Amino acid sequence: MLLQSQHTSLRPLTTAHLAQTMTLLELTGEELRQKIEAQLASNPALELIDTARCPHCHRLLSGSGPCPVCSSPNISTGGEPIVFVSPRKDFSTPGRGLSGDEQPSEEWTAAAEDLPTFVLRQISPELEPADRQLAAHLLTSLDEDGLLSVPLLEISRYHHVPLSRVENVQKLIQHAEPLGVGSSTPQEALLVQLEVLAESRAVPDLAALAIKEGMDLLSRRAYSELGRLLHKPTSEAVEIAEFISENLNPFPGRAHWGEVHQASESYPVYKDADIVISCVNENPNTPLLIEIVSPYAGSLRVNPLFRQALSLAPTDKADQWQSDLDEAVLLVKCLQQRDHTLVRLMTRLAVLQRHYILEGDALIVPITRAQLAEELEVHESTISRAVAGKAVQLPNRKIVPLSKWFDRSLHIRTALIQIIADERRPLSDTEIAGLLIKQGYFVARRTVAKYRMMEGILPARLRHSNSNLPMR
DNA sequence: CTATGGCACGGATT
DNA sequence: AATCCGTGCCATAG
Repeated sequence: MLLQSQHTSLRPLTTAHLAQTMTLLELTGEELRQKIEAQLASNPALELIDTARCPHCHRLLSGSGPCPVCSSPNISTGGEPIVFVSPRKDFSTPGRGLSGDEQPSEEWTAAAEDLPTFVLRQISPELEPADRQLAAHLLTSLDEDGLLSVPLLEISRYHHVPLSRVENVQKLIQHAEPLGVGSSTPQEALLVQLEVLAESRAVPDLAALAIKEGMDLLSRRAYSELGRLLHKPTSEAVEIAEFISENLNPFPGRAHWGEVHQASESYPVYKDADIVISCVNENPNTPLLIEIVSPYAGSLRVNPLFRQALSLAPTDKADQWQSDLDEAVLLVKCLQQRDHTLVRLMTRLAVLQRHYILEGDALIVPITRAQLAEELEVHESTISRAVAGKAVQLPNRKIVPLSKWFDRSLHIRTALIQIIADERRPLSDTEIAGLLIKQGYFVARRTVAKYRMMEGILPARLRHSNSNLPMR
């Protein structure tokens, strides 16, 4: 890694270089985009050029070969993941609110219009001309999650119209794609989606109730408590929660969503993934496809014309030009290195965590940043920086923070959830600890209690009432 | 007496 | 150097 920087033909910039590489590493998509835009605007030595794209899937083609995804469906990379860097634009498909089902609303991606415009166009036929202003006001008040950021009452006052009229317009908006957009709360968005979904397909009866009454339980994943609320066994509560998480989206403006609780806690809110992992042809047996999402389209390089022109620079500008050039070279190098690091990191991770990626939390293998750093022969802090704040989109379209991949106890906690979901009678922490140890997870009773709490599961004695009902 | 949560310590991780 | 995490000990509730 370090060697790479040394064959720079330029003056020794290594310290600055290293410093900047680190900074770039920890930048997440949007921040990086801003940084690059700022540089592009201020530094004439930099230019953004188009690079070849696969005519089919629009991915950037690295090098000269054919597109790894569509041109060669039978990739033989010996099980190694395929990695490449592709521009962010190609992924943003915010229309995909409801996963799984139809209504892909390609229009959204095709036309690069923004969310308000997109929705307005859908509802305008049904919109009373008199309500256009209201609709416009509502739509411009959407936050990035597609939720309303101002109270309805405020809007009704502002326009001097009855609240009910505003509500009607909101209802119209909510039923446009992405479904639930313009709701005041995630809860409301879920309910709208559920209602619409129910028209075309069977939904669990209690899902609505669970959302209305047990939203906090859902987000805390307190499934047994939810079960009590619904007067159903925990297993059924889990099913309902799964249904909701699979089919509904509390943030309609976001393309996909990961863990429910993620949004409410102190994690940064991820607009979009920085890394996308998918399966070629949606087939889990093929190599994994890893895409490092770069926030700009095309590739960044030092403008060769500028370099040539340097020798012709007027003497008073020469210094300025030279430093612009240096800076540009540095930035490009650093970006390359950032990508390189991320690619190496993700490749290794994808190999190690293949089962986790494809089959879920239970199969994650605990790994520390330090171990990975050793394998990749980089400094621990490099890994830390690379991981910090990044989000990964898994093949099942969930977005999880990359840091979750380094969760030391995730697999044990999923085992614990499984045990509790399967229990016929509420088991005490001690008993659970015993079972876990039998499965090879050596944890103390005290630790079981901690994990339970992390997952929002109540203590045994409070799980009584319903869990001992017969389960199928 | 048993089950569980709080506090705090020490080692691992970042 | 700071933080996180698993665990032991102890108080408390049932």
